[in-house]
Amino acid sequence: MQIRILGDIMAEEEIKKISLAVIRRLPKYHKCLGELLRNNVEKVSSQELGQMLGFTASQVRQDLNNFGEFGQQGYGYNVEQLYNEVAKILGLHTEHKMVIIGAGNLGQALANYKDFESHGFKIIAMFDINPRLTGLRIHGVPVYDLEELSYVINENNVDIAIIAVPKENAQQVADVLSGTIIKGIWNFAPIEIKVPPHIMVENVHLIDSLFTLSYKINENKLMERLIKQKSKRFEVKEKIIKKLP
Amino acid sequence: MQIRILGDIMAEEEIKKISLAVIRRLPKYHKCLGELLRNNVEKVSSQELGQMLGFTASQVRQDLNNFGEFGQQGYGYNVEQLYNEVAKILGLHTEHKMVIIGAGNLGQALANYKDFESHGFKIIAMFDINPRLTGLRIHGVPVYDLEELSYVINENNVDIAIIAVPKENAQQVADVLSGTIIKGIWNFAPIEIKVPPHIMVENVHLIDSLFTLSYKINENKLMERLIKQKSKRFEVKEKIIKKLP
DNA sequence: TAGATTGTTAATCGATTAACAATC
DNA sequence: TAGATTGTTAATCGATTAACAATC
Repeated sequence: MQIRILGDIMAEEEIKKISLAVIRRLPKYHKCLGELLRNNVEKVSSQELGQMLGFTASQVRQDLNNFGEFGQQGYGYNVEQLYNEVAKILGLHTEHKMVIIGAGNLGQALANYKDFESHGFKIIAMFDINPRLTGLRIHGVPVYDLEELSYVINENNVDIAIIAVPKENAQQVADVLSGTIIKGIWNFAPIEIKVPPHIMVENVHLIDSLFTLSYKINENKLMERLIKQKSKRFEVKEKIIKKLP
Repeated sequence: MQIRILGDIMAEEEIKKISLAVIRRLPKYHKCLGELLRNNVEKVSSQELGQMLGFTASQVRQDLNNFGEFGQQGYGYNVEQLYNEVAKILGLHTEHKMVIIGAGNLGQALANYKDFESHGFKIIAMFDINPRLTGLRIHGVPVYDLEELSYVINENNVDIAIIAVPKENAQQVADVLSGTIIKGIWNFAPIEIKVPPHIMVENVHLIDSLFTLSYKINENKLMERLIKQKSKRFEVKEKIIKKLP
């Protein structure tokens, strides 16, 4: 009986969701391990791996232990094994078929990105409403009319759709995608699209990223001004306090 | 004397750095306030603003109070005023001149992004080593030989450089940029570039983003497997425990 | 075996949320 | 004035770091 209860507790504990912070570090591990592997490095300690990535050894061990026990006391981690485990965690063990909606500059640029295919993400089609584009092949990828989106996705077991249309049309496209077998949307339109909960969304909001850079550039000046302002306010308060008793 | 000490303490407190989490929310506030402004909404409460963005009212107030006291008790925030304040915080009150290094598909796509210019980020030049591109104008932006990079930046008061070259050449470009008056680098190459500390860097690592999406798609299956694994391990431990006294 | 390094628990740190006095 | 909502302090929650027993 005691054991049943313990089991239930464990199951509950296990279901605790992995935090996005951890997830976003996984690609870094994957890349670093890939480089070590290519350099024929056989083993790596949490200490070393952390050093290369700017993480603490503790964090590396905590991160990895969310997914299993991949290391060996007194030895460290086998690079090849860990690389494969991380790849599996990231879902890179299966091929992914992708389509791009929007064959404009961004869509074309993405269609030409060699890195995707080399990691098992294959772009099989693009879609556009512009009749001057449909029928063409861009970087080897056929461009279809948007009308055919659902059909092509469902026929070809496409699991990822890339939204590269203007923000005005993004939700419309998302709605069509919601009726297909798609599992994830990589959204480059600067809006928050609404989709059913079984479809995962990852946003690339470039303008947000640029604004963040702008903030960083501006930060020093901003803080100087802020301190001046606050100390002025502080002086005023001082005066008020002095006038009391 | 008492007051001097208090002042010092305050100054110290103020210098505490704003966390990246806060900074990355600022563009969201900016966008939302911009929409409200366009809809002629005059005032907004932290409650309402939070609701629209999926933040708590508390978080909205905490975030904004990092930078000043923009609201009014019993009223809320004036939309126009707050919009302008957030814009100032993000450094959008001054024009930014940008150059793109790498006139390939990505560089061209970025050169054609209307959103940048409409927010005060003006792309004045592109650079490439390909002699078939240099001398051309792409989406109205002149393409120069990479040799001229430093000169053009320094002559035109360019403050942001966009790296859109293959990863093999990214550090080289970053090194050249480090010798110019540039203040920030928006890096699209999938490596961590090294630059002097006065130059701010914002990375857009697309492959990391795609891998994160892949993880999300894969997560459910992954967790199921994980729970099975762990409960199996747990059963083994149970047996061992049972064998003891 | 001794040394190394893991997996994991405990302590610390930081960010988010709640509460409430101040005040418009 | 009464009601509303801020700015800010305190409580909570979650993520990171430290510590250490387990074990290769």
